[in-house]
Amino acid sequence: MKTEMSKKKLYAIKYAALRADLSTHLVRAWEKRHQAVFPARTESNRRLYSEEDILRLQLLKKAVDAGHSISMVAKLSSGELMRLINSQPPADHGRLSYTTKPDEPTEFFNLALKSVLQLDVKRLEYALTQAAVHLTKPMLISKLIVPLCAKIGELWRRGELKIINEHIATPVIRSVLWNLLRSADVPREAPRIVVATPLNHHHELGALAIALIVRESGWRSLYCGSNLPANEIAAAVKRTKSRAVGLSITFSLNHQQLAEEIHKLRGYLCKDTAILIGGQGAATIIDDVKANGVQLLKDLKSLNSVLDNLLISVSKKETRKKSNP
Amino acid sequence: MKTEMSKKKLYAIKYAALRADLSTHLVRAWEKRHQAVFPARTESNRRLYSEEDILRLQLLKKAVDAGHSISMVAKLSSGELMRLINSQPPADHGRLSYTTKPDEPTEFFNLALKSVLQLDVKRLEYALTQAAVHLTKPMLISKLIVPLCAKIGELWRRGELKIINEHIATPVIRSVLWNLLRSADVPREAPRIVVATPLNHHHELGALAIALIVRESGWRSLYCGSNLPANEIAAAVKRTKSRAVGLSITFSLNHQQLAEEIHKLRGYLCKDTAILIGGQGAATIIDDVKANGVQLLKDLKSLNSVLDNLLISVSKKETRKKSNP
DNA sequence: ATAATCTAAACAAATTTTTGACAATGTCAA
DNA sequence: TTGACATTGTCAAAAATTTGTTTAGATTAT
Repeated sequence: MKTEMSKKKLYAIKYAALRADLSTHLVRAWEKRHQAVFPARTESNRRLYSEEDILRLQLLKKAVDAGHSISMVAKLSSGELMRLINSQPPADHGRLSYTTKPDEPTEFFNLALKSVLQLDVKRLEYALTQAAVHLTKPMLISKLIVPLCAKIGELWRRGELKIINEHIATPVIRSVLWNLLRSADVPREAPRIVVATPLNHHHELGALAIALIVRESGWRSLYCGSNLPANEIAAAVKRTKSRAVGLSITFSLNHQQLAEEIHKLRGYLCKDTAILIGGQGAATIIDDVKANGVQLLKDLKSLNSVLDNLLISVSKKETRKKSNP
Repeated sequence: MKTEMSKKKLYAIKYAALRADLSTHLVRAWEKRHQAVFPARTESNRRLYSEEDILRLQLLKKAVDAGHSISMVAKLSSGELMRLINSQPPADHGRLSYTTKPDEPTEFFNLALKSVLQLDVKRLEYALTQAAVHLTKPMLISKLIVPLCAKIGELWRRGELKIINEHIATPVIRSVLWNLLRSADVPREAPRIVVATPLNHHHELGALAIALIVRESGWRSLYCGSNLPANEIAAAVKRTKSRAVGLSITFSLNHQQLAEEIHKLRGYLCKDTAILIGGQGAATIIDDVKANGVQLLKDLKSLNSVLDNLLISVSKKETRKKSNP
């Protein structure tokens, strides 16, 4: 280590303590009791602090101010200290304002994206779970999950990311969405909708997001997973007496087959049953399908209004039926 | 040897309570009265909270704020807590008989199967999570999950069950397996294995089971999901310096393509890297592939012995390398 | 000489732990 | 409804530990 004959500037303890806003006594105590820093020494045994040492003291001071005890953080590396402090924004005004801090979705987004790039499943899971705790469901979907998936897709198309990254991220995101979906409780008599992905479409996240949003707005969604042929979708609709079908499409490798599936589905279902198609690939659907009694969802937001309209039209029909038996 | 480099950051109760917006008194009370968390201890008996502990406290706080009593939620897993948050008190479950010993896997099996047949997601989830609580992991896999999947497949072939039933069950089972997988903790320096499903194979459950068993026996599994091309699998192996690849195969629609994929994968990987193939469809692999340095897993039990042999052969090689530089 | 630094020890304040108690609230049977 | 009983959050006390500060005496830098 001593190979580096440093021309680095070294400072006395008074200056180091001043920079870190600590007393010299405390700096010495941290060193003696916790080996918090390892300053060099002069021949006469005086401590000499490098710029790195000072940074470390500043980080320790910040961590302690954030509520940590010195014994817990003294042995962390400077990098870990940085992360510790950055991940928990410092409560400058009073330490109890911690609970009232507005959680920035972007913060979760950045952490999550970094974790995906580094194949760090554990950290990705941590970021998403934290976000799920601190954000509302709509915020979580619209500000974190959707942008994250979009960003991953974009990076993949630009070649800055391998398929493996997306494959690592998918189960984690899916798990979070599934947990959220299962946590939403809706009354038994709520209108039902079957959510799935058409034959040969395997990306589930969009469908899960649809199921979640739909459930959030009072519908009872039956999530049927991916790659479901039209006749099975129709069977599920019939079996559960659902009023609508939600499909998610990402990439349409085979436009023709997709069109056929939707056409078949439309044929199986009664005319009242709405077919909603969302997802990134929804816009690429050929016109033939569009005309076929299918509603395209521009985004998840539009889903809500479509659902509302559906409910209205359904209740109108029921009223008509009632008043004219 | 448990050479776990416990690099985990640990925090004092003050900080943990601050993060969860609880008083230190209450945190201690929850632990004493309900075993809500299990913090580590210092030599001087002070509590040490990990990031997971803190997350758990946050979830518990949220659940209590949502109206649940601490005694009801204290023993739930983090996944279950997430589900509980924002949700109303659980509705009527088809209950398991608490009088008989709940260690009977068949009881869980029957309830689960009935739930699948009736498309009752909620009850299926209940049965599986209860089973996950009361059974050991190997028992859960071998006596419940595997038989359940097998039974579903059999009923489907006999036409007594529609694809939709299987599609309803899959996300639930997958979620349970995923939660179990994520809850297992393995040392950082454990040997690694990449688990996935080959190109055009979309059934994840087998792969998840493999990942779970593998992790159970001390390996560090990177779960990469389904439908992964050979070059991406190889990239993951290289990136994580894994010593083995685990693949799960259910139905082989296209034997030729599967053989090609495995052949390509064998080519990408160095000779030392083992390729393990399991799943219901593993037996149908054509001989050409078998000869190609691929290990077939007759059942999940055989997986363990294969893994052990792998470790032995690896350590032998390392010894040889050392003694003969 | 004066100010700064060093080590070591002591001190006071803060924090933590355990035990136990208390009131408010919920539960459940009579 | 009432009353017994359990649950829950809060608090207190006492002992132990941690932490920040202070003191004391010796040494060093300017």
